[in-house]
Amino acid sequence: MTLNNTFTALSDPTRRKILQLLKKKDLPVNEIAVNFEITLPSLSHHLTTLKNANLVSTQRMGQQIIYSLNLSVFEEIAEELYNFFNKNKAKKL
Amino acid sequence: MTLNNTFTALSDPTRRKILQLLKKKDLPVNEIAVNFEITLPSLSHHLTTLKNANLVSTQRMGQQIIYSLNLSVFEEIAEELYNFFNKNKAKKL
DNA sequence: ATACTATTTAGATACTTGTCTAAATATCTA
DNA sequence: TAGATATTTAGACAAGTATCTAAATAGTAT
Repeated sequence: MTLNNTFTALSDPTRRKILQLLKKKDLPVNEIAVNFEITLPSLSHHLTTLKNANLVSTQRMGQQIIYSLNLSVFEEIAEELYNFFNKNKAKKL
Repeated sequence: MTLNNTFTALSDPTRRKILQLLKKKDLPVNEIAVNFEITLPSLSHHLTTLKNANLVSTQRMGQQIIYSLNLSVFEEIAEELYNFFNKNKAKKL
């Protein structure tokens, strides 16, 4: 299920920080890395999680792989979440 | 961090299904339970997670404990999420 | 081709989470 | 008070996740 991947991806502080960085501009892995104290393989693992959740996309530029936010997907998620909770107002028991 | 709890709570399908049920109406634990195949202690554990994330609240009615959605919190979250991704539009590298 | 830079994959380990059974707590009713 | 119902807590275990080091892959440059 897609929502699973999305929320799981968002439930980790490291990954949310990555997203915040990418919000400002697209970045290659090594520039993302300077913001964290974890190893490159660990970072790579988080990036894969974000990619599987379709929250980021990649593009090779020579030796580097540039990560960027999938903004359209985020809009969908926010909307989905909004609808999830605001359609069919809750009735008291 | 509060966002952690929120996304962690939302990242499990059982918990999302609980929220969907509570969206229709407030329910005691035993009525929530009939919708799942897990034991009561497991369900209770999920309910605690949702409560810690401030997504639901409880109220005792005799022997039963009635769970209900915290709708206002959901609106906040949806808004927060929307802002998280739509303020400061991403710039290309 | 060889060396160098950038990133990912593989395999191991520690931590976290979801589930269970058994026991405890709280309320109601006879 | 004793018994029944509703829910949570405690403790154990299996499965999932984050992290690491070492090795592999991909591209660039000499």
